[in-house]
Amino acid sequence: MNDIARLAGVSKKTVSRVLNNSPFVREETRVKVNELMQEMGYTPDPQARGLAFRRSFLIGMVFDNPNAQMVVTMQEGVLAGLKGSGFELVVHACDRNAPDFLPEVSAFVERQKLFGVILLPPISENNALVEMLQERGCHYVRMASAVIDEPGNLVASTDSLATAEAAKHLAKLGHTRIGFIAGPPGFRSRAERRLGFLAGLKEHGIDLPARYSIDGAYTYESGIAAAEKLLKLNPRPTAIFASNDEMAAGVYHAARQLGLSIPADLSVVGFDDTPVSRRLWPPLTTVRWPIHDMGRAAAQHLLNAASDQPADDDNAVFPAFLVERDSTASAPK
Amino acid sequence: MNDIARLAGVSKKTVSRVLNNSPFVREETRVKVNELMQEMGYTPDPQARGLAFRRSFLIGMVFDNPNAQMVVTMQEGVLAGLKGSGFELVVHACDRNAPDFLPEVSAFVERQKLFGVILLPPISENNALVEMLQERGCHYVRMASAVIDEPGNLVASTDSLATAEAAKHLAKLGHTRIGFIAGPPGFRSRAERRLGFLAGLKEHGIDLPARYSIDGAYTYESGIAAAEKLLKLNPRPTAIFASNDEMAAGVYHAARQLGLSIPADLSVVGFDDTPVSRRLWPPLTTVRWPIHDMGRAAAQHLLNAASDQPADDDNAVFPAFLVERDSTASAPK
DNA sequence: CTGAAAGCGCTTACAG
DNA sequence: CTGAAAGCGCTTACAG
Repeated sequence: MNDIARLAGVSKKTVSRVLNNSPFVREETRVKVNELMQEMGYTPDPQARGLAFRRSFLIGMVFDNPNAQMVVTMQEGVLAGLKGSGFELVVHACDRNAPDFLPEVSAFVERQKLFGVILLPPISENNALVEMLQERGCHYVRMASAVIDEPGNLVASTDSLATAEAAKHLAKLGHTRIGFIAGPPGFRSRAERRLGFLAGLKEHGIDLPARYSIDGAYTYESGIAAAEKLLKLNPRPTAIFASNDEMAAGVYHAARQLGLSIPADLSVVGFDDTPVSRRLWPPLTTVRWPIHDMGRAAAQHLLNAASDQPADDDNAVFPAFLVERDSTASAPK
Repeated sequence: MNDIARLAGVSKKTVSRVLNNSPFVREETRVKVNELMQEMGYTPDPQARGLAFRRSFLIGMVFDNPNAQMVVTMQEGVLAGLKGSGFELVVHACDRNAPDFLPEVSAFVERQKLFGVILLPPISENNALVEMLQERGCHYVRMASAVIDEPGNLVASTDSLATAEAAKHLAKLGHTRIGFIAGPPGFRSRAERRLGFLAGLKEHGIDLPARYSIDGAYTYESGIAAAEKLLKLNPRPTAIFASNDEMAAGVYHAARQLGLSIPADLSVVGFDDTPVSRRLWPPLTTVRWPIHDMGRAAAQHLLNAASDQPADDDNAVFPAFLVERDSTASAPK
């Protein structure tokens, strides 16, 4: 920086002003300094800037999510959004049920003086965490399945609309006895997906009796267990909606054990459109949500905050939608 | 830090010495300072330390790997190993085929003054990258499928031994016409898995004719394409080894299209033991390697370097091994 | 619009 | 075994 200042014939301070887009620099000076920085391949030291600013140029991604594909795709989306910004992404896996969960994350944020954090579900739904971040003056973006915060602090998919679509898809195929495998309590997406599905059924005058609705845990094994219960019912459901793909894979397993053919005997719908949905046989009808784009949007929210730009309200909600493949067909007569 | 120094009645410098485990501190002073730090909940500012040290307390994870589950599990392993060390993990996805791949990673390392980086395959096999890191004085650990560096810079699985085991497993089941789907050129694991498999077959006097060996790309689609070619051969192979699980899933797809039953008509073996291997039907016989432990070991290598401890030679090679499930059975008569 | 001084929180020589 | 001075590379007041 000293070199740049010397060569440009200005003070260190002026170089700093150019770096920080201060309006108090003559256009001529700005251009000259910028050119010199380009030439010399100069990039400011983020640690030194951070020390002076009393905050770092790091973004944290805090997660405790079982869906690996989701986590990686989200990371890649965020990294794409952060590219060239000078901010870097620090990952922080944690255990939301640990007794020191909150103080642990708090210590992380404070020690690294994070500029902001991106919260993945279900941690993103933890209000105590968000309050802690606000107190620390740490920016944040919550990834969620519904609108649970202001647009500037949120990137959400429309889970309930998508599951309503799924319900209507099944109803149109003539299914009336439909099984539902819910997500686990503690995930907002459990409620969103459930409520949307019920609403979609209702439009077609279809009811979901309590015994046709079983709680799962978003795991393969829980999908098997839930499907076994549902397929034991009399009369048996002709279709099952599983609140994620992993559980839908469990439904496939249970159906196969019982000699049921998909989709002839049983239609199945999942949620997430993870790679497994295309590895299953037949390929799974499921709900897709734009994880990569949402990660990029989260990064953009944070960069807006960093440059004091207003929140981009149009970049907060992303539609999820049904992808029809071969696991759904007309209800058996 | 000033507070601590004042309360302890020593200079800032002495506190610093305690922090850095300098031997030149009286035991009594050390204990007193440590107690005070504990009491006050003091943690040194990594940015300030970094600025003075001319390097940061950040570890980079550089990757361009298609296996999301692997990436996340590796991250979690590294984070577990780094926990409490004061080091944080910065993720850096990149495109190994981009023209500015090397300068881009180089700029990242230099700008952040990374203490070290962890390289995931296939990037870990790039020698030009490693030379660049050495020149920069940046510590590194290569994750690999074979011993390609000194133990202190390496965490490797024993891919070739594991595929030899897989080959012998198939041979013992009576298979003699075996198809092989290789990984793509540019991955060291391609050669390791191939050579090990050939060696295993050889032990049983079995040959792999060229037309029974097809190149894949570690993707589902490439697995389908390769399997279609193999299953068209006359005589048809009674078993197929796919160099990863994704391609094995492709083999399932192709077999099903042809009305072949697994394992009655065709035995299948994969590699990676990703979740998909248990979602397939029947569950896939595959090779497991201890990704989480390997991530933790990589972190440990870097922490050893940070505390000037000698490399832990016994913590560099991790055995991969066959997990027998239901996709392999005796060769059809 | 621009600059000289002081400081962010730590560490490295250099003395003692 | 311990301390006073100078510095890491930047920014924030404060002047002009």
